[in-house]
Amino acid sequence: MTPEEYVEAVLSLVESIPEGRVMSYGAIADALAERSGRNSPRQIGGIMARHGGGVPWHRVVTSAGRLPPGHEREARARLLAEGVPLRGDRVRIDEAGWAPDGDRTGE
DNA sequence: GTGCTGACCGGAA
DNA sequence: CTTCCGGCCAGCA
Repeated sequence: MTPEEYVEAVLSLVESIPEGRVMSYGAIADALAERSGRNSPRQIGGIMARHGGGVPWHRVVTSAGRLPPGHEREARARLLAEGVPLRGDRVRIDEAGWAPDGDRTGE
């Protein structure tokens, strides 16, 4: 799988995230790990930082529900508008967590 | 080749 | 709740 295809796969998956739900960088990396052959949460962050424009990047947060550094204000506003359960500046990923296969991740 | 850094993760203190 | 540490993969000096 070429880097471009990997980027496309990541963006595609991010676009497939339903409104009001969120996915962690690690979850995305893990979901594409089998298809891409590699697995690195850091790489997802790098891709989002470069090609994050054009996709609902605000639905992508850290596994702790933390918003992407430098974009916390943007993300928080958008998530709030979509009805994502927030606890302070953190997303209740246990409630809004989403996966391409099973709806709830922790189940 | 080596070494540092990064929109990360999980565990320990 | 916070901070530190080791591991992870890829890009760049």
